[in-house]
Amino acid sequence: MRPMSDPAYRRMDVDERRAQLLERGAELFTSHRYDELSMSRIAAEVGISKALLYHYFPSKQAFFEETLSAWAERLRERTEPDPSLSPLEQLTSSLDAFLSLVEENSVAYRNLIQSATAVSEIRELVETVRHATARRILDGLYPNGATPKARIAVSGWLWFMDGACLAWIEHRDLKREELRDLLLGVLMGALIAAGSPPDLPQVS
Amino acid sequence: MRPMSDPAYRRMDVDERRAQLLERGAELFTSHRYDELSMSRIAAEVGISKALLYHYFPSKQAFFEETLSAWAERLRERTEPDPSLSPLEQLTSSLDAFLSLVEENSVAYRNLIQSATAVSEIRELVETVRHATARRILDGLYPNGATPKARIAVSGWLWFMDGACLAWIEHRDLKREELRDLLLGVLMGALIAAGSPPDLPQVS
DNA sequence: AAACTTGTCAACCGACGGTCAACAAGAGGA
DNA sequence: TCCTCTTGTTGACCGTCGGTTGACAAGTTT
Repeated sequence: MRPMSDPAYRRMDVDERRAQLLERGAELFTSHRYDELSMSRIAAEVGISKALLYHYFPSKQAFFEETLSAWAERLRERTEPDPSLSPLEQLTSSLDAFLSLVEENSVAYRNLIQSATAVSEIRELVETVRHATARRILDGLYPNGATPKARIAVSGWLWFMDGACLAWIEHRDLKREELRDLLLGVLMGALIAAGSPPDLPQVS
Repeated sequence: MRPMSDPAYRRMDVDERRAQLLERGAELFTSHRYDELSMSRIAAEVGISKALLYHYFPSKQAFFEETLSAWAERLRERTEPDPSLSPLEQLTSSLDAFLSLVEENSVAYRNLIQSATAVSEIRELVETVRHATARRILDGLYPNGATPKARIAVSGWLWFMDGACLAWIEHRDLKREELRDLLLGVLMGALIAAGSPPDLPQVS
């Protein structure tokens, strides 16, 4: 059937294979939406069988998450606030870091966000991140606790940010600093409208 | 096999059947998410075969859209602005109407929004609505044209509104008027932050 | 070279959205 | 009463999806 010198498949070390799958997976998931990629197609793209993919990862969702963990880690460390700064400065620099990351990887960002919002399992994950971010912001601005209005204002603002970022990378008719200032202004405006202006040095 | 007095199925008039499907479809789609409902299950729930469902509607998406068109129409007419009012008053009353509709049908609203973000076909539909709404608002506030920043501010604000509404109907710790004022304040804040405060009578 | 571990795959499963030829319910004419 | 014809209706099917399984084969050990 098959010449002996041409084995049916190439055997790889587990770690090596795993690394290969994660790397190719990251490429694929950042250039295509989650629901555009079937496990069969990913497997075919890598040159293995679908069953082998499932041997290394328990589900498509788990593969997606592991594939993105490096990316998520990069995001987390770049937006980690410097505790020596004031809350407002922390927010500004985190926001700046976030926006520049988005700007550098806009295609990947859009695909990730759309993948993330496109699948219900992933949506819960995003919801969790949003929740944690909201808490980080609220804790930073209101160490003594926030009102319900302020909470709604902040979580609404996070949606605003997603929408604005998507519009931004689509039209690209705004500089990053302008968008950052717009976002900051909106957050402040939202908190003022919520009747809970944060205790901050004046924003001139 | 089967007694003659017990026909295999009941034959219905086309319009009657269609109306039945739309009615039951509206019930199902407002009480479950889009991706939770398979066409087979809908058919079984109504008591017909899946093929018959496809005889009346060309696709699941089309069925979903037609099913919701009555709802969408209700929304449209209730938020139709009264042209005799000032732009700000138009916005206020439309917003009030929208929020009360959401309040009355909170489960349906949540399912719709979640369906909308969960399914790409539906997301495009919602995107279209958002776009149209943004244009309506921008045309009302800036008859002579709006800046890119103002456009981003408004479309971001629409995301804010959805996020805030979801948080609102989840926690219900805010009165509708409070949320309405918060939303209005945020919109104004966003437009001011965008450097394009609308030409309106002063908001005291 | 035989035994053993384990990386790998073809074949399969149930469920999905969607299609199609063919059956049968029921109205009209004889 | 029977026959016919229209058309509402269906069971069986397709390709693809995410996910599973039993068995083969590559590589290692003795």
